[in-house]
Amino acid sequence: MSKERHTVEDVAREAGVSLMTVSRTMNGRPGVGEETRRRVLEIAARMGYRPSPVARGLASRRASSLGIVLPDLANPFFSILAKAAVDEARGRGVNVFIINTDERPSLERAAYASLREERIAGVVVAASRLPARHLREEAASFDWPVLVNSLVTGAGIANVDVDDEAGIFEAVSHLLGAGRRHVAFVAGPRESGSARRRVAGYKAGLAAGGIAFDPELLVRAKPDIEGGMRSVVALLSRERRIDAVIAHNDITAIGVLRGLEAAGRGIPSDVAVIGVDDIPYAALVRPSLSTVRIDIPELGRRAMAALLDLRDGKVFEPGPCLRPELVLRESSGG
Amino acid sequence: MSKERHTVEDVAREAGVSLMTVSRTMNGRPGVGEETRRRVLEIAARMGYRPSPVARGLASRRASSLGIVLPDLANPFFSILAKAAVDEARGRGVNVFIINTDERPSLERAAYASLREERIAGVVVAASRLPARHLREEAASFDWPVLVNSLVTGAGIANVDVDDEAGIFEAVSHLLGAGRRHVAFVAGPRESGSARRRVAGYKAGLAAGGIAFDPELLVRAKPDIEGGMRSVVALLSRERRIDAVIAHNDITAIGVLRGLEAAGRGIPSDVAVIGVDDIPYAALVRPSLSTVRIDIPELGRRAMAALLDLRDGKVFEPGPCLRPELVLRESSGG
DNA sequence: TATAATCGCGTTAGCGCTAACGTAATCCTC
DNA sequence: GAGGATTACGTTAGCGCTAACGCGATTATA
Repeated sequence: MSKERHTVEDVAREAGVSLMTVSRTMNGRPGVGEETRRRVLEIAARMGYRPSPVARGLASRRASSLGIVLPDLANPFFSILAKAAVDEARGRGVNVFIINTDERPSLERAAYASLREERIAGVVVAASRLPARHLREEAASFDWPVLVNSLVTGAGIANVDVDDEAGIFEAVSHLLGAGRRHVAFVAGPRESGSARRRVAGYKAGLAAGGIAFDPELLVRAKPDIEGGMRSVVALLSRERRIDAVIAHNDITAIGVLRGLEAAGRGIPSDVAVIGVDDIPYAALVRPSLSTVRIDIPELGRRAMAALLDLRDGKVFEPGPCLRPELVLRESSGG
Repeated sequence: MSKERHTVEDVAREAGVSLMTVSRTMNGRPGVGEETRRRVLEIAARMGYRPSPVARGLASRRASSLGIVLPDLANPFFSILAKAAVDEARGRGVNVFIINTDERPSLERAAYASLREERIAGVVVAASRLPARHLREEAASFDWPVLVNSLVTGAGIANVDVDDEAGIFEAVSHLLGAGRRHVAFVAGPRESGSARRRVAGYKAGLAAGGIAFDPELLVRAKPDIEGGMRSVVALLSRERRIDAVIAHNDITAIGVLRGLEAAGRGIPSDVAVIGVDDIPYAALVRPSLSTVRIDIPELGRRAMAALLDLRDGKVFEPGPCLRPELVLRESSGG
């Protein structure tokens, strides 16, 4: 009605009930009769009353907002993930703090500290860059931790995962089936769960194809375009016969594409390249990038849905891993 | 020291002063002697005391966090902008709520309501999609509104802008100079300040080149890849002789690229294409995209710096517009 | 029918901090 | 050297909400 902000007290007075009855009603908690509840709700709506999340956070020691922590907002994978997650939360009336850690473990820890100070009780942690021990510790400091693509599990931790290993396995198998014999792998950060699983898939794929794993063909790179470019230099200095590269993700793979071009290698004639994620730009770069497709919005939605369910006291059922899918484009000679 | 969370009271007791002296000290407010201040600070640090932003927000009616509102987090322009802005804020110890409005005015208004409920006093609004009247109203509801690329100005509003008009003017001039005669323009959302200024630059460029503005060659599109693709269909149905297209931004331009390919037009042989922003993928698509380059991180930093300065009581000096720069690549036949 | 359990609500006491005002001491100023 | 201004604190009263407990009335349980 008026422009003023109302408080519980206003509503209580208007409805002729106590503060707690209004509080209980607004929070959907038991202890209010059906008719009273309806009346309070109606009056609150009419007055335009909206509970103050700040006061609520202080009194209950628990903020209504949630958090999402991710390593690189400039990577479309994460920005699309975040967008989907935030949309899911908004659908349920919840605000989300997005925190970008810039791939730096120290900033990731600062992020958790900061979320705790804000009394945020639930977080989605996408692709943590923290060692398992530390991540488990940090996760335990929240009421509802949801870890996306992490190896850290445990009681009280919800995990939402992609079957990374299967995805890379398929990519390797495809390349070997197409006659490639020197398949290199540009791995992601050592502490990343996805990175580990993808490496495992790489090794498994090689083994299944009867090719011995050669440590010289495995390099680690910062997961961005720059890192991908640099990794090519490292790889070619070790083994000139490389005829295929699988990268940790698409932006790294795009860097690999550029690095190979700079080195004068033809794609896919000399070297095939496959990425992971299928960010929108994978289909648009030259040559178009073959990739292990992940349904990014679905992943974001699932993670946030898990978090919201936990918050609402529902039990979390892990559900099946998201299955990635090999998408063949020019870069693999598909 | 201990794992417990301390409160002002603990620190006050330890330092033998009152609550307010601690409060004033922690907020850097006057009214505390030099020596007392030092001692309180030292004790607080030793105890690991960190003021609760929630309690502070409630008591002072003003949250310590800030907000940034943007239309599409999946557009690299905005995710890079947000990343830079958030980095700038983190450097000064401030958390930021990122809110994605999905290009929908209704969600944008909901975003402001939500920020107000959280008692957030300062916002960076990037590329608002609200009509001027509404945006001005919303901006006025915050203590420190910073508008990026908006036409809305006024007392108490800080503006951080790109010289969009000059950028597009240069692009048009280049195309006309290269002999193109039917330069179309794919404009952004009607309410966007950038969109209007870019259209103005387009018309000015045509005029300067002695070409009459043809309304048939101006279409509006949702500023994403999909929108860009669709706009090509609309344009070609109106005027088959089009030999150049300038798009509102790079992702739209990338859509235009695909749309033209689908229509069997050669780029740049038949049609030249120029975008705006120079997102990282502009250089990587096929053909590589000519664009009006904007220093996105700088824009984000400036906006957040302006906001932080306002918050700290400094006066805001607009400073010069960010100058965009024409970057010629394959798509314009450069 | 006595007893307990439940329901529907109210009262009280904070959550951790700051705004606003109070006060005693010191400092000018003419 | 009286009166006003200034400095350096302290005290009080909330901010708007919820946890925890209280209490009478109704409904199961034995």
